[in-house]
Amino acid sequence: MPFEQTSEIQRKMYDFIEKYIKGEGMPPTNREIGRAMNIASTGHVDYHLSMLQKKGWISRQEKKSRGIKLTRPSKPQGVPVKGYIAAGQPLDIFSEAEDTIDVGPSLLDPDTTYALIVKGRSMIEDHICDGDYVVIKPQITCQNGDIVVAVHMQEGVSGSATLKRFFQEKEHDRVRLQPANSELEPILIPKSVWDREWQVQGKVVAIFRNCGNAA
Amino acid sequence: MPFEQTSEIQRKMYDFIEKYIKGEGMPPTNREIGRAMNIASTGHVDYHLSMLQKKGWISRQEKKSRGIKLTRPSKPQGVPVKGYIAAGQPLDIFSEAEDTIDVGPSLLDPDTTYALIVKGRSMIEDHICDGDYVVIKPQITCQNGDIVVAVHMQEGVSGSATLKRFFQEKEHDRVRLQPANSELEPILIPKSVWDREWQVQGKVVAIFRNCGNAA
DNA sequence: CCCGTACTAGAACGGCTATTCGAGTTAATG
DNA sequence: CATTAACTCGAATAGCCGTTCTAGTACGGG
Repeated sequence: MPFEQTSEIQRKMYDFIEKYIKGEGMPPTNREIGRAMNIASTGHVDYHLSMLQKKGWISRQEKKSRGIKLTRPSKPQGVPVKGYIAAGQPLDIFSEAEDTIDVGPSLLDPDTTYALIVKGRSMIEDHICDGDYVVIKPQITCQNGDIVVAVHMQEGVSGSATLKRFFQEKEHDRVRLQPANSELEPILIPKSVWDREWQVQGKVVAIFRNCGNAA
Repeated sequence: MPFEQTSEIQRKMYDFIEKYIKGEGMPPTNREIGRAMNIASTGHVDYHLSMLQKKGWISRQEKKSRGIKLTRPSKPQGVPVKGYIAAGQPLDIFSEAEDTIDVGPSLLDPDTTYALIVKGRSMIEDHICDGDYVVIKPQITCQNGDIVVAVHMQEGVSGSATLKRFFQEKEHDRVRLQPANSELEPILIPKSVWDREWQVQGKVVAIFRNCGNAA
């Protein structure tokens, strides 16, 4: 195995630590690790922990009992729900935060990621429904086909935002904001106007739908 | 102060423990608590911890270093992903857990709630896609129209599960498991067979879709 | 004044913890 | 074969940890 230098046992050890923290609410002691992994010697555990530390998987606080921290915490964080996003006509830009939802570990940057509540059915054919939460990762660039939050800046006004698929149509020198609803027409914006008046605020990285919890 | 019997210092101690856990990722030791609160004696700390425990604020694991847990954790919990659920043909019953996803605070009972990964497109018209996570709240009863996990028990075999809308058709004395895909036929089960061979395992309370996080 | 409750200090104990050291194994490389 | 890297064990050490014990202070009621 001449490429990545983290052995099987170290990976398993990391997994155990991760699970232990999740289950017990605190990191395990070296001895507990050894017991769980059938390692007879505490020095042995220390050795592998040093390796994990050197490779950057964990950090340790010297001499402190249970002094292990995961450097890539998989802990998912809540993201704030910033308001509503129009999937139909551009809606007034989202109002203030009112709640948070929790998203999976695949979504990073809990500091900047946020969520919006979808209004309307214009993305229905992409199976994004009225009332769904869309999780937005802020970015100003995007690729063709991405589902994005597009903001229309109008003179001085704070702007209005809409949820659409983004397509750059070079042959027509324009941007197409495409709803996923055959009853609706795309928004076509000449490139010159786009640069002045529009901006991509972020792209959709996840969708969350609450189906009701009532008995 | 003749009403609630938790003294100032104990309240402060609880706050410190809460903050310490938040900051350090593990509970503090008794001595660390003492240092932080200007308490000279470890026995003294132990005394107040016993009080907190007796009053139900914390729980402790005997003799275990940092063995303090908050009994009213404010943190929302993740739910385990138990495997795959067929939205088309009934699939072998879900395999073992492999991951967890985190869901919003609106979903309670993190102990019993779990998630499944949808396979197939039979619920596509309800905007549940292949690869979506469905969050399941276990319950054996459900109402007409609920989207449920229906398990088919066959002699001795562990069973197979499928995701469908549930309808009790009294006029035909049968149960209809209705896919949300006009190309597919419902599963019709006479009431007598239903009771013997089928069981509702839970209903869908939320849906989560990961749209990819790539740049 | 006595008594109970709440709190504080200090010391001591046995067990647990992290860390280090010396020594050994295995497998791959040159 | 010698060397190296990765891994394993057992033992030892110094210090940390939870817990318990004795002793004390302050306060409020009876």
